[in-house]
Amino acid sequence: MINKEEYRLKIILTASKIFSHYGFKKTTMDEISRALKKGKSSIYYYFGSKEEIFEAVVLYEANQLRTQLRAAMKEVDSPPDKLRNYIFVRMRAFEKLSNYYNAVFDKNLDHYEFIEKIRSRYDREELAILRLLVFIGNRRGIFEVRDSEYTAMAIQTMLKGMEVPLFWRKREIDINSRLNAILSLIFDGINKRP
Amino acid sequence: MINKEEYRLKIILTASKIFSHYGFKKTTMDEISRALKKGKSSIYYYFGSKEEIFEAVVLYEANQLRTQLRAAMKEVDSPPDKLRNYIFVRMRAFEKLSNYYNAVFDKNLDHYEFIEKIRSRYDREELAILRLLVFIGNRRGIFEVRDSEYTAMAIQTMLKGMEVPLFWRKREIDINSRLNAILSLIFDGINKRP
DNA sequence: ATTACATAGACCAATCGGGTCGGAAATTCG
DNA sequence: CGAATTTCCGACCCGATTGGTCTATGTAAT
Repeated sequence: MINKEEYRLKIILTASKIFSHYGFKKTTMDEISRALKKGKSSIYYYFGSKEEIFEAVVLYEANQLRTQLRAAMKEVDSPPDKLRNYIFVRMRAFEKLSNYYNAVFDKNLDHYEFIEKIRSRYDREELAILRLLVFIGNRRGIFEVRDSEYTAMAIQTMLKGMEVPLFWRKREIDINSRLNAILSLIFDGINKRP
Repeated sequence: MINKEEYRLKIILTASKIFSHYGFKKTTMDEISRALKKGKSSIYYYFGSKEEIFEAVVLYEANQLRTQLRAAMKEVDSPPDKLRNYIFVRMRAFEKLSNYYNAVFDKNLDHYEFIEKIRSRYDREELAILRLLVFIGNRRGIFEVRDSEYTAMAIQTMLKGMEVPLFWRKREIDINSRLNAILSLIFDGINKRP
């Protein structure tokens, strides 16, 4: 509480829980302030609006995801393993984020751009990771692709494709099986064939 | 849809899902009707109010619970086992119901009586079951209690006591350990000592 | 055609909820 | 200590939301 920034984080952490449970719209500022044991107007001292809090929460979660991804990739060495881990963690984490997305898309398409704004930054980052991965795998003779850039983009497209049903339908089918299917597809199409 | 009663059930089932997720207050009639793919006003043809739906849902869940309890008790024969199963199932089921309770107590104590009204009916029923259980155990020489009635009431009080933290704090500590503690307490206080 | 059932769109009144404002505490500084 | 600054909040505003109504329309049965 000493530091203003610290308290912002506390708000983010608290709001995150409520948002992930009730979604953006159904979460009230009153609830957040109640959970913080502060007056509602006090929160406006730290954040300009409810949306600003939401944005900070999503940003925070995204950073968390990045950290997890880095760790998961460091865990293994070979490019295929790295890719596998990457996709796994990414999908798992997205289950959580999907709550927020769900909330935003709750009959309120207005916020689409706002989410997209946050995402585009991470899309670029992700693309770089994938590109490097493919490139290295290629150089090591494990993969065999003509253009790392476009292959990375293709993989990313697939990944994005996997997200969609996550926030339209709730766990329609087992995620694992989809995951493995995607993985085997990527690898079978990417692995050097003897 | 042929039968009016059937459609009421469909509404109950649908509303149940939404209520259990968002709670009473945060669930809107619009949502329910949207989930049913019907106009909002159509629902009022089957139910008089949102509260009436909620009441029906809670009633329905309570009946489900009763069925589960019967089954669990039929599973075993000895009174201690029956009691153990009874408490186990009851607590487990209450985790689900707690959502509703949570919702109602959400800074809106007005509805307390309404919930209590539904519960009192089941309280009496529960008491009868417990009384019989204690009585039989007693007669078989497994338990040793003076008054079945009051012992049953005491057990029921304990059970109620276990519910409270369920909807004040979310799973504050592991439920199982509390459960076992309660069970061992009841038995050690009730079992015939040699 | 008439009746009874079933549905929904438009509408209403009340409440809700995000956000503001002025000022009170609390804390820091001089 | 007092003044300045930071932090907090009760009360209020006002547009949006929402539970609920009313009337009109469709439709199946008699």
